[in-house]
Amino acid sequence: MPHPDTAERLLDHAQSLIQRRGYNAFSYKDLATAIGIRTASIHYHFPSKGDLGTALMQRYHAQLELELERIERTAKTQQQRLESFIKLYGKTEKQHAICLCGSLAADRETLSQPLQEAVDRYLKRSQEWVSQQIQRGIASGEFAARGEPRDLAATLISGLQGGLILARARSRPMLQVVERVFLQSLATD
Amino acid sequence: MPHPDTAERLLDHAQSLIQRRGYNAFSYKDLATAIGIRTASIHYHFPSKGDLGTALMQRYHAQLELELERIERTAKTQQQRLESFIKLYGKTEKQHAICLCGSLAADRETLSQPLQEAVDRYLKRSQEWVSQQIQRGIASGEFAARGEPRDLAATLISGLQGGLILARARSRPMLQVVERVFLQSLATD
DNA sequence: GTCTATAAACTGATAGAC
DNA sequence: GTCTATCAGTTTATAGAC
Repeated sequence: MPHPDTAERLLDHAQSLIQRRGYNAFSYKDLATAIGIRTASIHYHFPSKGDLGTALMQRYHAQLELELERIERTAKTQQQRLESFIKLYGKTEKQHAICLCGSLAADRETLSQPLQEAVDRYLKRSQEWVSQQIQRGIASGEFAARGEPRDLAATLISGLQGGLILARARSRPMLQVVERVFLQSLATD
Repeated sequence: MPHPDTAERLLDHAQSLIQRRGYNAFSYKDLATAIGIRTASIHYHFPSKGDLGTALMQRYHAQLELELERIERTAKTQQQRLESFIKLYGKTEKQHAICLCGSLAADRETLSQPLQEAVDRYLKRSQEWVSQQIQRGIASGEFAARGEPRDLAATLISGLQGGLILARARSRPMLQVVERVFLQSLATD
């Protein structure tokens, strides 16, 4: 079998298009052409575009949870965990893409309610995970407590989302810079 | 006269729609309905959608330059200047919108070349201005030199752009948080 | 400057055959 | 699961009258 099942391939292409062009700049026709079926066939897998978007965010979030588990399992220090988290965004930067979530969040008012909520949950979860890692680092003395962990976490997520947007517009890597500045603000000196 | 000229009104509505819904989610029909003319009439003012977008970025950038001049004229300390700069984004946050530039940058691959370049110039200019304020603050001893001014500036712009996206998705203010964390990283302690 | 009229292409979506 | 056929609505855009 040269290909995974059609639904997965549709999600793959849809995700790539949204991360490069935005939610309202891809169509069923784009997907149909890309994988070699007709637009009507896509409706068998995803009755509406909103359904496709929701399925996409569900998959994206599930992948995040797997990565977070892996990071908690493999990284030893809290700093390593944050670095591993930031590396997740690094893949996207190399593809000259932005976060699926950031792209959808930018077009927020055009999304169906369930899709909006899926985006919100992803960002909330990301922030809470980062916040927890910072808390632990402060508790163990690895990090300095220069602010509320949840505020620092929100600032990091913002920096990463915005960093991907800037990196592509300015044609130069941003995540390394964001990482350095952020970790410095946690350093014990 | 109850209204400014039609071209300006078209730009006003287009900007609002792009900042709330994204570049590919507004149409000439939306604008026509909003200001009470026909779609064909819009082409008199802006032959193509790309032309409208470019004119919009030109106006947006010109407004930025005016604001930067005002800030340099009125704010005394470098910290006050940075705070005033961040306040420019605060207006957008209150409207539950994102930066025009950030919205366009998110849909980057669908933009005409001139429009892409206009977006890039705006972000570059913003970063360079912030970088210069940080440099001055370091030179005068107002700020601690904990990193390259251009990196710190890029991090702030990223945080602001991403902060607007997060604020809307999470339904809570982000810019105040981003400001606090950022200024702390410049503090002399 | 704005209108009517019109165009060609695209949009997400449905019905029903295979 | 995928197809053909078809839909109604939308999109950006042009020609030419007023």
